[in-house]
Amino acid sequence: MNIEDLIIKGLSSAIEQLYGASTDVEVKIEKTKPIFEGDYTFVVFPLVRRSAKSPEATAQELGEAVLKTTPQVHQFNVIKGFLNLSVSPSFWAEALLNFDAQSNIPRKGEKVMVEYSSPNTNKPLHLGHIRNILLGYSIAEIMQSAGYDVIKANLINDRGIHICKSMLAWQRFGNGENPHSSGLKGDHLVGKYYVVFENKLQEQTSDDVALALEGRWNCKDQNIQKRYQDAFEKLGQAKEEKQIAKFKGDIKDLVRNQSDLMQTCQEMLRQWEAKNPEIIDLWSTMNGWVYEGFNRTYERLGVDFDAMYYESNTYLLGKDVVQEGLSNGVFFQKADGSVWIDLTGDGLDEKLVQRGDGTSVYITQDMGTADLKFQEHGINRSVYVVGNEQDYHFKVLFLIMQKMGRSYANGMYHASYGMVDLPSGKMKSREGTVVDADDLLQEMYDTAKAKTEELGKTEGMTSEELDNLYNRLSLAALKFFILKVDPRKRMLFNPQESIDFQGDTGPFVMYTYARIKSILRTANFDGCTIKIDLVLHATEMECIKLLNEFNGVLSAAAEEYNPAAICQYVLDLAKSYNKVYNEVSILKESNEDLRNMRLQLAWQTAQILQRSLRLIGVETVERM
RNA sequence: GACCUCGUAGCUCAGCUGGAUAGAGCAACUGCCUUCUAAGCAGUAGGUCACAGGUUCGAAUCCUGUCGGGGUCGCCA
Repeated sequence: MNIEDLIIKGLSSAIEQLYGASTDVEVKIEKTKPIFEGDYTFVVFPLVRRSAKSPEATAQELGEAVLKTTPQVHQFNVIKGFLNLSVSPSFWAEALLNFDAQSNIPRKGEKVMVEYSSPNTNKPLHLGHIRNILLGYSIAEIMQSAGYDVIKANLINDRGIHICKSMLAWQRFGNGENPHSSGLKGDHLVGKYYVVFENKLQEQTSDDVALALEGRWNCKDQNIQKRYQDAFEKLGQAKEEKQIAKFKGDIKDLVRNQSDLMQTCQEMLRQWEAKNPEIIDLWSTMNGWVYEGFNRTYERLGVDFDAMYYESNTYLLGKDVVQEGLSNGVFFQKADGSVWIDLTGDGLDEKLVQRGDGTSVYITQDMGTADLKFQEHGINRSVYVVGNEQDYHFKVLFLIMQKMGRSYANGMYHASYGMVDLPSGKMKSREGTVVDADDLLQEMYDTAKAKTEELGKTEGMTSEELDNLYNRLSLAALKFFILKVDPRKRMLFNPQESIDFQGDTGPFVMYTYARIKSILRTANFDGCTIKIDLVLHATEMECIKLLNEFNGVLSAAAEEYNPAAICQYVLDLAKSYNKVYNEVSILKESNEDLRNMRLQLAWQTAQILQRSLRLIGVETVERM
C-alpha cells in the first residue's frame, strides 16, 4: 500500500473514531503546497458539520487522532481548516530502500489497438503528422507499460483521387523521374508531382474560373451547368464572408472538375477501381516510393507499427454493415437509393452511410474497418489518434457502432488532438508555410550539434557516439516540446524559437540522467544496501516522494491517453533531483552509509528518468 | 444559423474530479564553477486567471450569458 492510501486509511479510521461512521464525506488528501510545512493535506471544512466544532479545532483533534492511527505520520500542523501532515523521515528512508524502479504494473489481460499516423500517400509528412505520430507512439508505449497489451496500427490512405493526381502529373510531366535518378526521397518525389498537378490545373483553369465567378461560364453538360447557375445565384445572395468563400470554392471546384486534367484523373481512378494492370502498376510503383520515404522518417523518429492497414484493401468494407443496418432498421434508405442513419434523437443530424450509387463514403469504410480490427485481433479497446477536426465524425461512428449493437463499441476512443499552429497561423500548403518533417528533423539535428559543440564537453567521443548524441538530443528536444502540452489543446510551434535545450526540455532531463550516470561510474556503483536511520535532506525526501508517485502517474496517463502527464512528471523529478545534486555531495561524503543512501537515490532516480523518457520515445545518453 | 472547443505573467505552457498566498520554463536582472558535467542551482521582477453574473464556508476550476480565437455541420477524406 502506498503512503497516500495509508494516510487516507488512517484518516478514515480517525474520523470514524471521533465522529462515527459515515459515507457522506469522501476522504481525500492532496499534496501540501511547498509554502506550507507538511507532505499531505486534508481539508476539514466538509467535516465541521459533523464535528460541530470550528475548523481549527476539528483539524487539531483530527491531527492528534491521526498520529495514533497512522504511525507513518509523525507530526502535523493546522492552518485554518487545513490539516497538514508530515510523514516521518524514517518512512522515506525505508521507502527508498524498498523502492524498485523496475517494478511493473500487473498485466491487465486487455488488448488495445492504437491507430496513429494514418497518412495519405500523395505528400510527405509534415509537422502536423509529427504531433500525431509522437502522440500515438507515446500513448501506445504508456498503455503497454500500464499493463495493456498494445497493437500499434497504421491505416494508410493509399488510394483515391489524391494519389491519381500525382500519378497523372508524373505520367505527363515526369519524364520517367524516380527516387534513384533524382536523388529525391520517394515521398517527396510523389509530393512534388502532386504540386505539379495542382499548378498545371491552376494554369489550365484560371481563365474559366475567372469567367465563372463573373457568371459567364458555360458548360455543355446540362446538369453541371444547372449546378453552376445555382451556386452562382447563392453567391450573389451570400452576405457573410465565410459563405461567400464557400460558394466561390464550390464554383471553382465545379469548373476545375470539368477540365481535361481532372476528367482524366477521374478516369484514372475508375481504371484503378477496374484494376487496369497498367494503372495498378504505376500506382504500386509510386506508392512504393512513398513507403520507402515514410519508413525512413518513421525510423528517424524512432516509431514503429505492428499492424498495417491499407485503404486499397479496406475501402470496400462496410457495405455488409450497411446491409445489416438496413435489415435491423438502424439505417433507412431514401428514394434515390442512398442509405442514412437518423441521429437527430441523439442531438446530431441525419448522416449518410452509403451513396445513392451504392459506393462507400468515409464512414462506411470506418464501420467496416472497425469490425475488421476487432475480428482480426480480438481487441478490447480501439484508440484512434486523429485531429480534433474529426470530433464529429468519430462521435457519429461510435454512436453508429453502438446502435448496431457492437459489443466493442464502448471500447472505442477518439484520442483527439489540437492543430499545430505556426506564428503565421495555420499551416497552409498553398502558401508554402508547411513545415516538412524531414527538414525539421535535419534542422533539429544541426541545432543539437551546434549547441553541443558550443559547450565543448564531448572530448574523446567517437564520431558514431557524437552522431548518436545529436540524434537523441534533437529528438528529445522536439518530442518533449510537442508532447508536454495537453494533447487536446492546439499548440504553437515557432521553428526558430520553439526548440530549446535549456529549461523545461527533453535535453534538460537527459542531462540530469547523464550527470547521475557520471557519478555512478565514478563510484563504481552496482547496488548496495542502505541503513534507514539516516538524516535525509528535505530535497531528498521530496525526490523519494516523487519516485513513489511514478506508477500512479503512469496509470493516470494511460487512462487519460495523455503523454503530457509523463512530461510534467519527469520534469518535476529532474528538477527535484537537480536540487539534491546541488545540495549534497555523494563522492565527497565520508560516511559510508550516507554515501550509499545517496547513491541508491541517484540510481533509482536515473532509472525512473529513463523509464519516463522512454514512454515519450526519448532515449538517454550516458554522457553529454 | 446550430453545435463543439479554447482564452492563466511580454512569450510558450502547467494547475481545471472546487480548497490556503495561482506555478514552471523562455526572455530581463542578481548571485553561484580550485567542490560529483553551469544543457545546472539559488534569487529579483512580472497576474483584476478574457469579461459579467450565479452556486458555495471557499471558484482559474462548476453553471449561465457576453466578447474573442479555432473547429465542425459534404453523396470530400
